[in-house]
Amino acid sequence: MALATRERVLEAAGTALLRNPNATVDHIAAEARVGRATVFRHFGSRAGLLRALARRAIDETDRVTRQAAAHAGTATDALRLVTRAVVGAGEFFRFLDSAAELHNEPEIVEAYQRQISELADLAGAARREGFIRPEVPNAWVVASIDGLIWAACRAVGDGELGVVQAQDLVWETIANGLSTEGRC
Amino acid sequence: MALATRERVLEAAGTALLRNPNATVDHIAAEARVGRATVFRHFGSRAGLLRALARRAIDETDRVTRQAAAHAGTATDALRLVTRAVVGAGEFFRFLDSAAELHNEPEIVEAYQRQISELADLAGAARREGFIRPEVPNAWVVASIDGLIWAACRAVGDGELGVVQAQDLVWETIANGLSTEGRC
DNA sequence: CCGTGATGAGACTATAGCGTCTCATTTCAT
DNA sequence: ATGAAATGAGACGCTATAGTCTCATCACGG
Repeated sequence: MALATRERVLEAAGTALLRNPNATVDHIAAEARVGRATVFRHFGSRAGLLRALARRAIDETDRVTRQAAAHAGTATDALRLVTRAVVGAGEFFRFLDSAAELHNEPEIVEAYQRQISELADLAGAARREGFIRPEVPNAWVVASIDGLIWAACRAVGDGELGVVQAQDLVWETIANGLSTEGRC
Repeated sequence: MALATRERVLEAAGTALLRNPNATVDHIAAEARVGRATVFRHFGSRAGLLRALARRAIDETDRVTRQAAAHAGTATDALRLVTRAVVGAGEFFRFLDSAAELHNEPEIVEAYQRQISELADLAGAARREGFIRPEVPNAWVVASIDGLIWAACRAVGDGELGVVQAQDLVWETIANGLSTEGRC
C-alpha cells in the first residue's frame, strides 16, 4: 500500500496546509490518519514532503496545460483552454498560496518561473494574433491572468463559484472585463 | 524617539516578512537596526508585532479608501478611485500575502472581511448604475477585483510596472478586459 | 550638568516541533 | 500459512526561536 499511503499523505498535506500554512508534521499525519513516522519514511523530512507536494502540483499543471494546448488551433484559443485547464486544476496548487518555505527551493522556483514564462509566450503569441490590445504591456497580461486564476481558484475552493462557472468568468473577464461599456 | 523606533520596526517587519514569511524576531530586529529586546518592549510578542502591522495596513487602506470615496460622484467612479487608491497603498499590505498566523486573529480577519464587504457594496451600487454586466455574479466581481489588485501590487513591488501604470491597467482590465474584441 | 527614559547587547529559560530509532502489529503476496 | 514489508505508537534527543531579565550605555530635556 505504499502508493496509496503516499498519495493519501500528499492529499492530507494539501488540505492541512491550506487550513494552516504552518501545519506541523503531526497535523498532517493526523489529517492523513497515518503515523507520524510513516510521513518521514516516505518523504524523509517536512521539506521533502513540501517538495513532493509542490512537484505534484507542477506536474499536474503541466499535464493539463499540455493537453489543453494540444487541442487548440490558434494561440488565442490555446490561451483560453490553458487558462480553463489551470483553473480546473486549482485544487492541486492552491496550498502554494501559503507554502512559504518553497521559495527557498530552487527546483520549485525554477519550475514555477518556467510555467510563468510559458504563459508569457502564449500571451505573446495571442498578441501577435491581434487578441491583446497593443497598449497593454506583456507583464500585465501575465500578471493579471495569474491574479484572475488565483482569484477563481480561491472562489471555487470557498464554494462561492462552481468550477465551470469560474472557468467561464475568468476568460470572460480576460477578454471583456466586467463592464457593459464595450470599446468599439 | 519612541514613535520613530516603533515605525521603523513596523517598516522593517513588512520588508522582512515579505522576503521570508517565517522571518524571526531576530531577522526583523536586524532589518530595523534595532535590538531584539526593543521589539518586545514595543509590541510584547511576535504576534503583537504582526497584529500591529496588520492593523496599520488595515487603517491605511481604510484611510485611502474613504478619501477616494469622498471625491467620487457616482458609485462607478467611487469603485474606480477606491481601486486606484488601494493599488497605491499596496506596499502597506503586501506582506499579508504570507502572514499566515494572522488568519487566527479574529480582529484582523473581521476587519478584512469588513473591507471586502465594503467592496461588495460598492460593486453592487456600480451594478445598479449599469456598470457591471448583469450576468456576472457579484462574488466574481469582488474576487476578480481583489485578484487584480493583488496582481498589480505584486507587479509594482517586483518592479515590473510603475504605480500609476498599474493603477491604470487594473481599472482598464476591470472595465474592458485585455482583448481587442469589444462587445457592442 | 544631571537624571530619566529609551536602547543595545547578551545571558538565560522554556517549549515546540523536527528527525531518529525501536518494537510490536498489521498487511500482503506467494 | 508464512515470511517480508509496511505501519503505528511512542520514547528520545536536538535545535531554533520566543520571551524574560539584567546591566551598561546613550540621548536628551531642563
